[in-house]
Amino acid sequence: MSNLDLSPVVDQTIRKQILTRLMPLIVSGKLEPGQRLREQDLARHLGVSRAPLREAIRDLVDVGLLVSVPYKGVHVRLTGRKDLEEIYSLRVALEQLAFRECWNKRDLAALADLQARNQALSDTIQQGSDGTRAIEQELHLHSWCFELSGHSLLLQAWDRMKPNLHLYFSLHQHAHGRQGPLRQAHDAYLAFASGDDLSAMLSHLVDHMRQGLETTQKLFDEDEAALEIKKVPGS
Amino acid sequence: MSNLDLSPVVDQTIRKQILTRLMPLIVSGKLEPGQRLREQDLARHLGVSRAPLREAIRDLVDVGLLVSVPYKGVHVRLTGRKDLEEIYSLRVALEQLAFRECWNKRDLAALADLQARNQALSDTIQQGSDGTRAIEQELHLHSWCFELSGHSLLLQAWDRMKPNLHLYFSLHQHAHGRQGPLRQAHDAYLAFASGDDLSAMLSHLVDHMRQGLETTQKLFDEDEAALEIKKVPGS
DNA sequence: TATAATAGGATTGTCGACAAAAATCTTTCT
DNA sequence: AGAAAGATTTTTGTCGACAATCCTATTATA
Repeated sequence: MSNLDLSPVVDQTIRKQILTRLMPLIVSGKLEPGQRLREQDLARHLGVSRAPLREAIRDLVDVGLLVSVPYKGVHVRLTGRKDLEEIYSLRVALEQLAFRECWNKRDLAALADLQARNQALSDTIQQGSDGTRAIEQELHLHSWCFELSGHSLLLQAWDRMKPNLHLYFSLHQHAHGRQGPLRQAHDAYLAFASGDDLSAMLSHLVDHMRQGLETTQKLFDEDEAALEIKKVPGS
Repeated sequence: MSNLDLSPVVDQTIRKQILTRLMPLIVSGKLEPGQRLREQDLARHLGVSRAPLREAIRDLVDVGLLVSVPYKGVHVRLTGRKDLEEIYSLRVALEQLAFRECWNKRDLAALADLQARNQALSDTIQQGSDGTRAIEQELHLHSWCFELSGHSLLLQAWDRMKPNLHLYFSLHQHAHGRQGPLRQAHDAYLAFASGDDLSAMLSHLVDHMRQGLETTQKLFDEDEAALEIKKVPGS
């Protein structure tokens, strides 16, 4: 049921086509942080005019994947320990709110859905081939509470945060061996989310996130200079 | 020090000029919720082309003040009890996080700044003339913790929320007499924010917000139909 | 050599026009 | 009268070109 994600025949608008081509390049780390993007070159290279490209770029700037420096150009966001901490602290707050809001809406169908998402994640990890897919499914697992909450503003905030998490996960995956998320890491998450103790779930979230944060932070313990100090290349 | 907000000589880009003209019209309620905006008419009326207008509109859609219905047009966001509850629940979560993050950064200068903001609010309320100004200063008071936190993501989320709060405050102000925020309402807020007990502050926030929420909700207890049911007018 | 003026390049902002898609209105036929 | 087909309008998306702004590198001058 969640496996038939056949890619749509074709995106209608050029702006969305550009988005679906650029987004994976960035969140997967193929365009490395700090990489500068020239509007004209990109437009020529993609065979489109600047108008839809500019709009797509603005979309990416809005979610924070790209940084626009006025009159200098746009570049892929620089990563660093501080950004990571900000993302995680905000993420804890948002996901805690999501669980508060969805707690009483959990019915059998919702719980089955949650378990299915976890199963899909486990399977992908087990077979261990596609790292990007594992990341997507971890994010999809965590999307559960936001979607169930029915809180549109909250879901919107989460959707803005997701691509940034994806980027950090990818960077971590590239740096260290391609261990995706740990298989066991989400068992407790699932148990608490299915259980009856909301405040236990809320405090588990803090631990769960801290663990994820510390794991990802190792990225910066080693090659801090390589990623954080790097300035926007001149050309 | 905070009183010399002399409006800049002139906004450079047309897009920002449009923003600074449209934003007040919306958040003040002069463009009533559901009001439809026609791109061409607006462009002609403002004497600009569609390009910068479209970008300005996108900005307003991003913060949630405008709603864009594909192939039907954009209109001022419809207000309702559910939206209000979403805004407030998210606001509590964000402001709690802000206080957690800024708690240890409060020094004498910061506390003086907080008090100054509260004083400015009180003065404006006392003289009772300019309702919009009182709203702006209440928002400015609450911005304190976000700015002090140094948490850029959090500040960004707050900046997106602010205009929506402004709109609801304005609607409430128009509906009932022009009592702005109550003068006493923020005394406790200030005391807790300056105090030593973080968890006391956090729980006060819940109460403070609930009070604000309930006050504003009265807006919908009376003329629910008038505001919520109203559909986008045909012309 | 150091500083200031200047020329060049890059990027953003803006414009007017056109094409495509969807919705709405009008007409026509049964 | 009701429904289907077509025409009109509105909105959106797209394009190419130009102007304005800012940054940068070069050159000229003291």
